Amino acid sequence: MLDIKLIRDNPDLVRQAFEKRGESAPLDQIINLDEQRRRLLHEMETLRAQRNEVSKELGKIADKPPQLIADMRKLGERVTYLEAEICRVESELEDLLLRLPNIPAADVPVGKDAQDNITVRSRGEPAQFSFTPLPHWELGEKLDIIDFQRGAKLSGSRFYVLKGHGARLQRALINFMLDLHIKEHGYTEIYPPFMVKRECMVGSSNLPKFADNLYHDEVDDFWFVPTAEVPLTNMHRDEILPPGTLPLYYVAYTACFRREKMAAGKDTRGIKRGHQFDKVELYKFTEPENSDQELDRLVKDAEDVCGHLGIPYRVVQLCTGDLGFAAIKSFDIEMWAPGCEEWLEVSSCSNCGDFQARRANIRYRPEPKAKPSFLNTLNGSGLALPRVFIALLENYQQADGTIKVPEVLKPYMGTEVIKRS
RNA sequence: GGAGGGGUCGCAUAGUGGUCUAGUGCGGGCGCCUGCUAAGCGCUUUCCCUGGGUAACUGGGGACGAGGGUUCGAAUCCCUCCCCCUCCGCCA
Repeated sequence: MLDIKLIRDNPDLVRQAFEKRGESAPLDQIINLDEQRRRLLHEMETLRAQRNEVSKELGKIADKPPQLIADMRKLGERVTYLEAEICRVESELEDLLLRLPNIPAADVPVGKDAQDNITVRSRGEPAQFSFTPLPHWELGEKLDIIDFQRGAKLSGSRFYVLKGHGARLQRALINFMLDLHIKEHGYTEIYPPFMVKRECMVGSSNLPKFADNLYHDEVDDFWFVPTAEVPLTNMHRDEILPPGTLPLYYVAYTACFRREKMAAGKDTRGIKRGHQFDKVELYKFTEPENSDQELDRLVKDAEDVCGHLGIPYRVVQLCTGDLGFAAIKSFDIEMWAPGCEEWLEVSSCSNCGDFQARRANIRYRPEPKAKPSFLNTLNGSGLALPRVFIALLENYQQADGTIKVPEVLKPYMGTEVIKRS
């Protein structure tokens, strides 16, 4: 959420920022509601002050003047009316504010869509094959480690079952990534709930705007997490962190659930895009002045997974038009998959500034005695499992159809080669 | 799911309609005293909204788990919900 004071004082600055994103926003309506709100508030508070004073006097007198009580009753009615009006105006205002995206950082390249994103670096050479590399869905079926038919039998399209070495590989990747971030990058491991309350979704900015993408339990109003970013953001909701607490680095594994109302036919083959997938998520709470450099380090931490696995990848900076709703600046990491011949997005690392902190009311105290202020939040996949799974199968496939296990995964896999058992 | 108990300032507690501007103790901060330490003494201790001021600051309103209600006036009375504890039931 943006600071209403920023909109009030610099509407043009905000308008220009949204233009860079290719979005427009009802700023005039917002400013108008904000004025209404403050006008009503002023009247109500004046009346309340008056009532407080009179009530105090009444408390001291034994014989209450009936006329005065009648006056106060009338005043009370006006206050009740104003309260209702303020409540109405505020909820209208809040609903509009919650739907405004964040303002891109000044150094984000301006662009229209993904075409205008900028590749900032590439690492690793694409493997050379003496044969035609197969896509992972063929490898998975041949090796009997991915079962698409039974996935569909159990849960419908966009679900699959991992079996034998496939299931083991999934678990190996999760453990490897968690261990790497805990031991080498200084993150604290968190195991959060996979279902959260509505206000958590508002805090992370998945609600109200993106309700369509979420699974929701109507009976108890539980929301299934589309990413561990949601529970991690809300770890410190409504808290004031004492001086010296920041920065906080969290890493969490969760399953992720997304409705994905994609056009039929797109990304339907294989395990690239499902309704349920696994992800290891990196999350940081930082002081505002450090968040930019913390983003760079976050990207490096995520890249490190690619490096250890020995899979070629590139880092892409998103342009203003492709930036996510809450982000002020983002980098994607894409792994090369030689079978399906595609750059696969395995991570998206974002600095959200104080956007989520405002929504979730997460503050910190810079110094003892200092006033609390909003901290900055950053998130990034470290990494998303299915895509890494794909890249790994496709990059490490051998002429005989087996998969070589990368060095770092051997202790987790208990085997050097994935083959049909 | 059932029965009972509870949720008040960082922590612990008091407060059953106006004297609460939420008290007291502990912890924290500042000062005094002291050869030093301890003890003692004094002062101080939240957050949000809104107005005034460059600012230190200051006027007003609000917050006692959350939301409603009764009342001139609610921590206190009424209703709904949430969370925690104890016991019972059920269960991986």
